[in-house]
Amino acid sequence: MIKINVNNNIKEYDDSINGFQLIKLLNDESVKNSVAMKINGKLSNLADKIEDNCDIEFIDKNSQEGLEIIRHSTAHLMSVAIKALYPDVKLAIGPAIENGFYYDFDKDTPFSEGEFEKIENKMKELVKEDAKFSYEEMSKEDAIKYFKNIGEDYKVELINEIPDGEKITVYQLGNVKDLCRGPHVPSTRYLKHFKLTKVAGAYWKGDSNNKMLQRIYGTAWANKEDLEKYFTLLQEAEKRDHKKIMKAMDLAHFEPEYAPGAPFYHPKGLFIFNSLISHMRKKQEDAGYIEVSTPRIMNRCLWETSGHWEKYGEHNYSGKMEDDTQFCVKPMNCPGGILIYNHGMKSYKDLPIKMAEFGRVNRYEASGALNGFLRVREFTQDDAHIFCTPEQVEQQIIETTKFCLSIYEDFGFKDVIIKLSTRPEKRIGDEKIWDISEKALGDALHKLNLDFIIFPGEGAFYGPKLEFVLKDALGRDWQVGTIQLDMNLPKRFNMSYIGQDGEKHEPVMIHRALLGSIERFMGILIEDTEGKFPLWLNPLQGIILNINENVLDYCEELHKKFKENNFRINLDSSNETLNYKIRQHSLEKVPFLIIVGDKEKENNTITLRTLGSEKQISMKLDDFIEKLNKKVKEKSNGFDL
RNA sequence: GCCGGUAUAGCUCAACGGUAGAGCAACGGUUUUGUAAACCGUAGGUUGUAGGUUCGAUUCCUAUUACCGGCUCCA
Repeated sequence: MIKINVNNNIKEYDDSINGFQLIKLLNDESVKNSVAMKINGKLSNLADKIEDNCDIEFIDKNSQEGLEIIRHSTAHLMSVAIKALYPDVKLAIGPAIENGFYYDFDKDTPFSEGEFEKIENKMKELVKEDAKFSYEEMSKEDAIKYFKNIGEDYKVELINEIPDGEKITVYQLGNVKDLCRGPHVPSTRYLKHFKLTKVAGAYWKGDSNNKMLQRIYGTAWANKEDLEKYFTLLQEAEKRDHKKIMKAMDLAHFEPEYAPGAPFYHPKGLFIFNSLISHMRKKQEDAGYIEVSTPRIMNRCLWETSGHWEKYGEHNYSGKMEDDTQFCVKPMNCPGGILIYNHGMKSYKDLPIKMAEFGRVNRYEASGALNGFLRVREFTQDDAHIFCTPEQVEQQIIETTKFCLSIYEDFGFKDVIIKLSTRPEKRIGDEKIWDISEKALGDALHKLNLDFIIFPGEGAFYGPKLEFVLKDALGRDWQVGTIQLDMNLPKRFNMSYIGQDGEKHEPVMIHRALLGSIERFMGILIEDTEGKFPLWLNPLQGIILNINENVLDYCEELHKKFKENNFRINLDSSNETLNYKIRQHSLEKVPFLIIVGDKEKENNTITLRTLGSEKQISMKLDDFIEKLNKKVKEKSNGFDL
């Protein structure tokens, strides 16, 4: 007799039972769509036997865990199709990821997307056959022997990394056996809604020293509607691509032949760029920062001193003058700030010094790493260095983190992912100082009650860091802000302050950039707002459209008044139909279309059409100006008046 | 840097190996317009670059540069 607790509903059975049988016996709609189950919290296959008293939780195909199982199972399905079509291919790994899955294969000639149809058809065949997932347990030795024998070297390597004594499960689907922890869906008929999406190279174990494998990505869903919805969503996301919006709104462009990765700002783009800087400048001023500016080209020895030359030499723009001076275009602003700090004695009474610089830096990023405004070779940091005493560190980190999040909120970003990256393998500095620094960052986050994810080994070579991450339209992570503790530069640049004891002490240096790169932040902001920038940041707040030539004088009068009130509102007096003008300026994402015809001129009013709405609102000019002023002053999002 | 894809007019895209086309934008006219594209006309190209195959290359091949999607990287 076994007692099974399903959703607090205790059932008793005489004999052991598997998931399928249990579902049948329960005869309950809510478990009909299960793809797997949890036995006492442990994920298991539906075919697994339930032998003892336990809690059972069924995993619905639409739940997050259910989808992961479907996706991971679809990866297996793809691997079976691949093995059938290309028997010489070796299998690496095939996990579920957000929205889908991938599988890495070792194949002499790369896959191309043209082969997808063939692969998908093979997969569909297997779905029709309703092939079962089955598994067996093997000893480590037997597993190694088996996979060695069939030439699956990557599996052998993976098994070797499994601790001795641990159970090894080998799943079989069709005629392919694969090392896998499971669980899976019971059979392939659960895997109908998938599509292969792209092929890419990927290094074995994510290490660029290893062989590059062929990765095929796919997406998989519990039903047809969700699959279709996913592709619709992707299409929508493409419309928000900052590269497209930049073009449509005439913000900026690139000259790939002359300056790859370096933006050319057009007037409207520069306005946004400058506004972001003004905003930061004002906020930093209020927060007690001082602002400096340091040269963009300096002697290369500064970066040799800092240690960056050794680590990032080939990523620096540098050269030699006729007199043999070796210079470097700055890849970061730190040395400049340090030279200002070192200029003159500092007392403990001066600290903390919060020294900001909007510094334009150049880094020769790998060609394949460039990505519109999100990854560029020339960019501007809202950089600052906080020089403080060791006792001040925690307080400074807390303050800076709070400050950072408040900045994101100014732009309407509330979901910020915070990462704590700890000591990397290759690092400098005392282990004890690493301990203290990592703890300081973690403690600060705890005190602020913020959720964060720890990324072991991802810190900078000179110290741990907090990273603030926002997502682009396609859901990709981009680091914007960062707060880093530095235990390298103060020593290397011989920095000091005179303490209360009259002795020299080494200050602690905190690097921080909150928007990070103005360029990247702009890119993210464009994708987030779809180009509908809040009024305070919008380079063109409105445009006056005349319906006929008779009202031009009135339009010009309005235009002048807007100018006098410091609004960025233009007049489109071109000889075009109203329909045409409305379409053009709507596509340009101008917030307010101010329409003026005979009626308006006669009544001394304007008619408004707001971006994203078809409503027409008539009002007096002064009312509009008042409302607009309020919106701008409050820096509020949206265009509702 | 690595893997895959792409590169044609200012923009978005066509063109079986056989004289490179369309829409929009630009320019010149006509039109004076009431809420997402008025009408007519003109001009615009060494098909990213350099080689090769071919009687003939935008099309096939090689190299190269750039961009896009991944991987690696991101001080």
